Amino acid sequence: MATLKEISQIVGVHPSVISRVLNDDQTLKIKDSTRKKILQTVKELNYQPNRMARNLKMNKTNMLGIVIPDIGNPVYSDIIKGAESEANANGYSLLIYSEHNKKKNEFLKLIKDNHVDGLLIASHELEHEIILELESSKKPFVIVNGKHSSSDNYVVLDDKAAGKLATEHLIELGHKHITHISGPIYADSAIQRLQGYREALHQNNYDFKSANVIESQYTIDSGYEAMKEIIKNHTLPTAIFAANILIALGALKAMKEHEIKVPDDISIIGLHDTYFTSILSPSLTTIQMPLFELGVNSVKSILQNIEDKQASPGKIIHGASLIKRESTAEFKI
Amino acid sequence: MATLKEISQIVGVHPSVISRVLNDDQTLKIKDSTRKKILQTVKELNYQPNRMARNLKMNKTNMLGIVIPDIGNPVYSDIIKGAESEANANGYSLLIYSEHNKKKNEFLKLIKDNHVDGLLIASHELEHEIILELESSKKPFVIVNGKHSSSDNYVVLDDKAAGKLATEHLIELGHKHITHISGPIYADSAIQRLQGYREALHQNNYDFKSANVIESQYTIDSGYEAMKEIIKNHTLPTAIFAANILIALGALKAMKEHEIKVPDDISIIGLHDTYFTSILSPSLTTIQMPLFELGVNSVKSILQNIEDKQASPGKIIHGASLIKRESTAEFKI
DNA sequence: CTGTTAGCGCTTTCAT
DNA sequence: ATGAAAGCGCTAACAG
Repeated sequence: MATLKEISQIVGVHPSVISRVLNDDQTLKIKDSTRKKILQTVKELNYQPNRMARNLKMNKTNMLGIVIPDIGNPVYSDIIKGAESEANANGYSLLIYSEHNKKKNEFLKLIKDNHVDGLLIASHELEHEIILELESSKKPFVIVNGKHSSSDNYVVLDDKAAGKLATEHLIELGHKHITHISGPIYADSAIQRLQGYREALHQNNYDFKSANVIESQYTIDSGYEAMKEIIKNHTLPTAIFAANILIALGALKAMKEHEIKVPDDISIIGLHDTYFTSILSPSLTTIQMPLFELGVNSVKSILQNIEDKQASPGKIIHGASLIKRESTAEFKI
Repeated sequence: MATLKEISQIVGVHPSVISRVLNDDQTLKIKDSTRKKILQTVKELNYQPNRMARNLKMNKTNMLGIVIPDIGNPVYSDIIKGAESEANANGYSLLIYSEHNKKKNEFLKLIKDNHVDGLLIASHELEHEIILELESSKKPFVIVNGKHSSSDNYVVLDDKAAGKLATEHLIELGHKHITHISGPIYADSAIQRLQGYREALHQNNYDFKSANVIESQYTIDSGYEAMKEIIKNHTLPTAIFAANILIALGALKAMKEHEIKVPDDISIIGLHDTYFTSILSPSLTTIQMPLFELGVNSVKSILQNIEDKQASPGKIIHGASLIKRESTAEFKI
């Protein structure tokens, strides 16, 4: 790989001049002929500035990190796509840090050793001390898809509206007994979705019964267990609102095992739409969330923070929408 | 962030000594008392070596890149998990470069500007000149899940065995008319899988008919179109072998639209197993491939290359296995 | 047992 | 219109 020094020897000009030409230094006055010669040799030698040197000098890596629980989860891949697209558009690359299989909170190293210029954190289990450590690090961070009492740097979806929309859909179909399989209650998104469920019930003069809420993790296995519990312990509801796509899949699996027919015996709506929801049989009615935009906006927030040196306030990305498919149907006696 | 210099001032010793202590320099002779004092202050100040400085000095980033077509594709997320796990185990982090939405061949920049120490390339469309550029860069690379005539640096699955296994399964079930929806024929994996299909037919005294092979891309949409074509133009086969999970999903979608019942009207087996195959209705019979191991071994290859400065020869990761589910059934007249 | 020195490749301020 | 010099934080060879 060619270095500035080598180029400078060929062109017969000082390295610093080349640097200034390449970085479009406006204050630089230079003969058009030398500029041309420089540009030409740069092209000929296929020169690429050494990123490591530049990083050290500028104290900046032009990398953002995103911490996610599991890269296999389609929810995160959509967020990542948005984040990456916005990052790239601004000259940054995105380092994906999947917590799957890693020591807890190890991601802090990304910040401490200057691996990244800023961090998007889409992890559920954020402890208070971690927030403090992040804040003391002086590097920008933003909590994606969740809130935390100790920080105002967040970008979230309108989970409450989504929960309400899902529940209203089931109510409109005439369902009376609607069970919600919620996410883990330590996750803000789960709380908001549950809240939306409650609001929809309330506005339609339904009684809220805590027995109709089963807590689950955002995983297939946990959704499966939750649904089995519902089947075992309760009179079967006529409709299910699953707080997340993986929970919905797990619930479907349990229903299948117990030969419960969807939507004849029970309707189900899932939160988050993904590429295979329309291929399931029956196809799954979902609430589509603007995950890509969530990623985009999270990066926008953090870049603003990096440039202006001040955190932008919490943002909510609106835009939950119902995608009606086969898994929900009118309630018939 | 504390620097070596700061620590050295506190301890009252030269920066380089601290460096040597932290890097476990065996040739270093030092008083236990000073070593202790150093270690203690390092811990107290929560010192982390500055990665950018180290990178520049060592001419090494301890990052590997992996180039994939699309991060949303579950096939790649399994490969990534394996690659990341092996990379982390060796002190490397993995930069995921998803080509989705990027300019073609732009990933070469990762190598040229020293962003990564080596590159795993799991992209289908690798042109000859790109291989040449990669080779001239002198940085290690390995082609993952594909071969290329101009390079021996590859790690692949046993796609031929997988194609054979899938086809044999359908033959054993008594199917006579088995159509293969193949991957793009410029991809080595597609060629191998087709080859396996042919071998299985041949060994069972079936005639191979090229009309029974429909070429497709490794995408849902393309699988969908391929299946529609099969439905429209041909007498319907009794069994389908889809060269990839996404193709299988697309085919299922087309069948659903045309109210073709699986497995009553037609059996289907897909290649690659993923988290939702068992939840589909009917659940999908698949060939499970060792994608995680593919990732692991690709990283092993490249690390060996980085350390020994010489490429390890092409590797095949064996271990395709049949997962029998509901989508394939005995052929009945 | 510890200090000195040089330098990785780049950017930026100041001097000419 | 261009050159010189300093320095980012670290490591490694060599000196004492």
